[in-house]
Amino acid sequence: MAMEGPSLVIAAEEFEQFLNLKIQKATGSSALPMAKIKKEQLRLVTSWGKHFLLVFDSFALRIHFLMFGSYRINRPRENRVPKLQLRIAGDEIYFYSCAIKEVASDIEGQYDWSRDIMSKAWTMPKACRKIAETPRRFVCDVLMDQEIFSSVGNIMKNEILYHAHLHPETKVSELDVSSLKGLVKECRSYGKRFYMWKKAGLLNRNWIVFRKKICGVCGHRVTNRVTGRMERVSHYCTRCQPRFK
DNA sequence: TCCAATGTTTCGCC
DNA sequence: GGGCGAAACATTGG
Repeated sequence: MAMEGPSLVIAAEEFEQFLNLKIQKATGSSALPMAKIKKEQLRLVTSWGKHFLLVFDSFALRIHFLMFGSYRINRPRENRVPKLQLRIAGDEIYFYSCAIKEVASDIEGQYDWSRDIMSKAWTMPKACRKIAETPRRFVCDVLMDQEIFSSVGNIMKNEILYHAHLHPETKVSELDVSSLKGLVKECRSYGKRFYMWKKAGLLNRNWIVFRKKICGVCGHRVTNRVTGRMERVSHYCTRCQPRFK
């Protein structure tokens, strides 16, 4: 379901129809105070990075979709027990395979919104400064660091590195100021494109290297291998993304 | 049938 | 107590 940051922004928009409506029923396999949830009205739906936030008057629910999580509205999956199922105004919402936690309702104070590339509060200088603090790290690890680029997942990482023309195992110290700025800027702008493409159902066809056999731009064979300390797979084109600039 | 993979938390060891 | 790595969790498509 590709639940990286932009997908949660889309989900939050989809949930706007449920705002200020009462939860009529709350069930599911997750250990949550279902009786308490039932009495509440949904006051705010938003996201911070990969955290999907349902905010009620006296508490909030933080939903993380991890690798395989998904949600459905009025179309339950067959033979699947949802972690959480909510009935709101006759609609049924199902959350599957996700980690749900009760948190305080003052979510503004719980997150640094300037870190989320999908947030209005996101700032470029802050990201640049944070990256520069770890000169020995690989850019592939930096991009996946939720402390710096919350919202960015492995799909976005690979595509951002492509557009920034950077090899995944470029060290931060090897970046000059303009390529560092270019990388950070690309995160923000790719987030916006991801959002638009996903909404239009055009996400996969815009991937240039992620899970591709050949580079979508130059046709060169794509390299797929585990990179960085995080040991996540990177997909990259050695022709478009040479190791040194 | 098997295995990797859109990700994070928890546990145990130094 | 911090830092690190391994394991756990969970689902699906190739």
